[in-house]
Amino acid sequence: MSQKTNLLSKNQQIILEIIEKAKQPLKAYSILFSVQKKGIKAPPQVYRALDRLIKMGKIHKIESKNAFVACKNSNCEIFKATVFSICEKCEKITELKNLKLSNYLSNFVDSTGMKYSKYNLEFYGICKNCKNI
Amino acid sequence: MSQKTNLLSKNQQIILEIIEKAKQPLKAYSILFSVQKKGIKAPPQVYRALDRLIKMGKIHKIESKNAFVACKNSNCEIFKATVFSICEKCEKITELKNLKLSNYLSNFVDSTGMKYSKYNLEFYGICKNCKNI
DNA sequence: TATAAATATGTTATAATATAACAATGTGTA
DNA sequence: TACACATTGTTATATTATAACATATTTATA
Repeated sequence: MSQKTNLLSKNQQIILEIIEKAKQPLKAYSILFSVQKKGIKAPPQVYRALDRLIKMGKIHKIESKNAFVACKNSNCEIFKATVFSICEKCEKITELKNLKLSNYLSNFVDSTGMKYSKYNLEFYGICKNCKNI
Repeated sequence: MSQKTNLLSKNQQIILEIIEKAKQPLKAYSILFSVQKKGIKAPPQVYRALDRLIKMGKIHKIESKNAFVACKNSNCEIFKATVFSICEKCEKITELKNLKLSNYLSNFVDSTGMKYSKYNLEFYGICKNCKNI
């Protein structure tokens, strides 16, 4: 199974599946724990799969949480440009897809004229659910 | 010295000074190394000072780099809302201050109606300098 | 000024996150 | 086949961060 065919390798499949099933972003070592029964025993195996899944746009890393989440966009074309909503109370994390915001950020040019091919935005607040408690 | 007077404690002063002098964001353990001659010997001393400096808005953490940088805004009122430019070639990191962008993000409301009190945006690209090489 | 509360410090140990380095195996294709 | 290359398995270790507890300092106020 090569990168060129765009298919996933065995470890990549196993790890992607676990991340997709999870309702919340997963930490690398919690993934490691879950996949030990499937023969993946050591951190490098997990981190290598994570790195490749990120490069393919299948998953994203929530930098401020060191956690990994599946990309909800079927085609995963926006893996270079992510926006997350993080509830500071319940820790619920959601990937936001707001076209206007994405366009705004993708087209942003700073005062030096520098443009950006990639960005990661992490928003913090209290979600609707938590507000109503 | 209390928090209320807005003065910094000894360790906080030492660590802020080093971060302010640096031309690049510093890692916690490189800060630790630099301050060992001043009697700060253990990680918790550094991390505690960093945490408090962040809460005061004196410094920010670049989440994707695990590095700390001084806030360039004299009054440090925007510590809850940061935007960084990261050059993927030379790794130069700059805090951006674009009022339009800040306002846009501060006032952003997502599709659930959730508003955000805080955000961190990290932009990646190739800086002007690196582009001209 | 005595004293309680809060803040800050020092210290040891350890947890959590991530990578280096190298050997072995599998896969695609010339 | 045989080569290049991606993937895997494995051990060890590097890097980043916190827990837990004892002590000291500062501050407010009784």
